[in-house]
Amino acid sequence: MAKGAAMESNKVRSMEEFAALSGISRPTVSKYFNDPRSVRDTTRARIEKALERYDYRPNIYAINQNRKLTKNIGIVVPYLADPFFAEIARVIERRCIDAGFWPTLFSAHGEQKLENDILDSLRSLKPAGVLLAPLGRASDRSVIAEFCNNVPTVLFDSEMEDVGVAFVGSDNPQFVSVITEYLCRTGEPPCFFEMKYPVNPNANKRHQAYLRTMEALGHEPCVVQADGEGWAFEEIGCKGGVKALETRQFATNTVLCSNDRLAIGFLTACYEKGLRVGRDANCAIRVAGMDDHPFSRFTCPPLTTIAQDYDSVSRQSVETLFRVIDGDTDATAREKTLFEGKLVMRDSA
Amino acid sequence: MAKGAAMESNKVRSMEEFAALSGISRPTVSKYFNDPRSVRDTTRARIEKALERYDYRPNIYAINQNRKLTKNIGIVVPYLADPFFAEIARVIERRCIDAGFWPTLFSAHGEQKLENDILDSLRSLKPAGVLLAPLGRASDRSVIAEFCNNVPTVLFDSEMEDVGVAFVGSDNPQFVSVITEYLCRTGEPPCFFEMKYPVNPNANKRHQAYLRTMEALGHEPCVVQADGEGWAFEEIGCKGGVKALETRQFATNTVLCSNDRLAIGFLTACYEKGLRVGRDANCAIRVAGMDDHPFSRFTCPPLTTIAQDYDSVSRQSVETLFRVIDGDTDATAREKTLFEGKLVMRDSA
DNA sequence: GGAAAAAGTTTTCGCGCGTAAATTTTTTAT
DNA sequence: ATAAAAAATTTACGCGCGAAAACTTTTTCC
Repeated sequence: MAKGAAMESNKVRSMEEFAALSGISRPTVSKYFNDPRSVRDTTRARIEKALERYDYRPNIYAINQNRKLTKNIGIVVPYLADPFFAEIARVIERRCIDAGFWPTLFSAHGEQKLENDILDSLRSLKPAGVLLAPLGRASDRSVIAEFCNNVPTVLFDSEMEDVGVAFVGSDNPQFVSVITEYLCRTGEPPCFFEMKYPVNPNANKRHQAYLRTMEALGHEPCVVQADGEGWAFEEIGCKGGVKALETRQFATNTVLCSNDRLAIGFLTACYEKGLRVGRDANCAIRVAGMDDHPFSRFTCPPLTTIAQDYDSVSRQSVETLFRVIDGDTDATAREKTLFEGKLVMRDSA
Repeated sequence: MAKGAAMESNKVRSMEEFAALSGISRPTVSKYFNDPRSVRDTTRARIEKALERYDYRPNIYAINQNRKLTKNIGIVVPYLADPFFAEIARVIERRCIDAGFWPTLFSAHGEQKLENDILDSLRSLKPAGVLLAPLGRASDRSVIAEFCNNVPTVLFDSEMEDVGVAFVGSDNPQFVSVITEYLCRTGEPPCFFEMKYPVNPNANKRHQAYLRTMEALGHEPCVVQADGEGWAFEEIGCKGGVKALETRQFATNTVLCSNDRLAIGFLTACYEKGLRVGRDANCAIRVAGMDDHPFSRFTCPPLTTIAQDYDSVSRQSVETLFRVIDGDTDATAREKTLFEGKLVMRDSA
């Protein structure tokens, strides 16, 4: 470590001490750490020169004790073992860091109690703001609403009407509309494969949109539901898929799955039943999903799907939160931003 | 919320105030929060009764300011978007919470700078201990070693000799030995498919073990390497797989992939090239992986692999750290625990 | 060059808690 | 019942910083 050579061995333990060593008064040093640009250039240079010589970092606990708001930002997702959330959390985290905040990542692991506990913990962290993707159906609405009354919170991915200062998510009906039209245009109209007890409201919106789109196109809808609860979507999609295939519940040779993880499980079911998936003439069934899950490119065959706009959702979520934190936002109106998805044509449909 | 009804509307802002309201002295209340069992039963009951009536929680910043060590525990993984790490982090996190600690999850997102920054931040959190899965090859060894000198750190998954108080991981040679023997016993001996520039030392150990096992069994080894760097293993496995298949680099009809994510990509490559994967007579190639990645059950065909003992690794990591924190450990010897994997026979090999 | 504005300094207070020492009260043991 | 031990209380100090007020120095501008 090149730094070690130049660094004094005695570590500085307080701002008082560091201020003396750098020849600047403590309040000015304090100002510097709150915002380096708030001090004169020459002063900043002297402080930063001292920082190179001495290994000093302000005590974050002492800092935050006297702040009403910290620079912390909470990021809460329902299930981090789902690569979709891992991916979006990654992007959001990065944006927060770049903006000078301290993001902390939490996962409710699919459990209501844990989600409540996380919000409880977050309160004592005095965060400047929170980005929250609720569990959905399993969430305790009153707990979340109460939390949002006290902490500026932007909801994302899973909508909860009138809760939080804003919502950022995807335009689920548009997703369904685009892919359903595509499937109808290129072959038999799709059946809709979904979980009987979906975890979040997006599933319901997709269900409704499927019915509307099919009606608009003049086709008879066919909904097939898989049993099972929780976040093991692939497992549910596989078992439910096998069952549905065996009992011939699909009216056509095309299956639109409510999301990619369910589709991944359903592809396994098709494999088990010896059904060749794809749009070629020698294939028995077409399968499509929604979300463009990180692994969807690598299924066999690769999954045709609707790509969520990860980047826009994460950027908009963070930017909205920052605007609220900075106070320049219309407090009366709750913002709601939905991003459209793009059709990703691969080999499965 | 039933709690809301009984709770007084005026929130208690300090321990001083809460102590007065509950009729107990502040130092005793302080003792209670540090360890509820350290006060008399009757006293504890009175405090807890007051806790039900008033909404008070100690200010964590004020608490931690005056502690040399906090109840925080840092969990650092190299890449959270890899479901393997998401899963193991989930289990570790849970164990820490159950033991009364405050785990905080960090991901280096595959970047050395971020890993260094995380360790830097962790220092100011004054954690009681850290569970660290290093990036591996991309890690800055000196930075990590220096960190481990100051903070009790248990390494897991990716070994870094002589760094940290202990290492917990998998017995990679055993993994390779078991699956290689299985493959040889049931068909042609396997070729070994790996990344040319693997991210962590496990890959090298597996490589060496493959050579040794093949030699012991009297077979000619055949190693095929895929180009590409970083954590997009599936992508690398797919592209490298297509290339290797086109140039006929595999000497036998059996491919052992260095890990499951690489195997998932390789399966996609096989699909693209029209190769039927499996152990049936009508299959062209057998493919196996290692780790038992959460998605390996749902590939087409489902992937034969060696299951990492997630549960044991996470439990042992956490228990070791707790022992070190409690001080009852032999400071002279660095512990090293390796867990064996179990063969998971599915349809791919 | 002079005055206003900006930046820096000095002084002082307080946050909410940990912690230690000395004292008092309660519990346990003899 | 009495002594000893354990628990609780009182008192007091300090942690490392934010923040405000009053003052001094430096910069900016005409």
